[in-house]
Amino acid sequence: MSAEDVYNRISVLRAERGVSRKDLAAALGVHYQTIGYLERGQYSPSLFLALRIAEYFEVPVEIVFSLRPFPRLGSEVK
Amino acid sequence: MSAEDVYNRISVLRAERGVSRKDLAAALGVHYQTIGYLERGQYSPSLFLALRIAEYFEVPVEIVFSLRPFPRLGSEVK
DNA sequence: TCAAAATGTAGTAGACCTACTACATTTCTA
DNA sequence: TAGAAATGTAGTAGGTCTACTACATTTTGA
Repeated sequence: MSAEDVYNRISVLRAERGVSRKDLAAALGVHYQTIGYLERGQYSPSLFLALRIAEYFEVPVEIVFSLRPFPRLGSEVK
Repeated sequence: MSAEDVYNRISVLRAERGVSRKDLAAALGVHYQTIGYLERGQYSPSLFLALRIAEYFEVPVEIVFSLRPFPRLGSEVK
C-alpha cells in the first residue's frame, strides 16, 4: 500500500445493495475481475471508471474513494 | 474525444484563483506539462491525481470532473 | 517594445490500469 | 452434502498516464 494509493468502499456499497461483482461489472461494462482487483486494493481505477462507479451507486465520488482510509461503522468521527 | 473521455474545469478553477500551471503542478507534485495535457483534454488524470486536484481547489470531485460537458457560465441549468 | 512568463507541441520511456483466460478456494443454497 | 455461485490468485498483452526534455508560440508586464 504505497503513498499513492486510493482507498475505496466498493465492497461495502456493493454489500449494502446486495450486488455481486459480476453484476456490478456488467452494469459498468468492465471485466468482473477488474472489480475484484479494485476491492482488494491491488490498484485504483481510472477516473473514468471511478466516476461511473459513483454514478452507479448514486453517491458523490468522495463516498466511494478517498485519499485517506475510511472510518469503520460506529467509530468516532471527530 | 472518445466515449471514454472525462471533462474537467481545471483551467477555469485555476483562472478563478490566478494560479499558473507551474504553480499548480508544484503544489500537486506533478510535472507542469501534465497539467497542460489535462487542461487540453489529451488525457484524463489518474484517480489519485484527480482527488488531489479537487482537494487542492477545496471542491468536490464533481465540480472539477464530469462524464458530461460542463455548462458555460450564464447558460440555463434546467 | 522587449524580455519574461505562460502556454502549446513533440517525442521517448516506464509505470499503471484493464481485458482476458484459467484455475483454486470459499460461500451459498437446494 | 453436492453443485452452483462468488471470490481469490496468476499470468500475458495492450493502452493510458506521467515524467522529462526541448523548442515554438503567445501573452503579460515593466
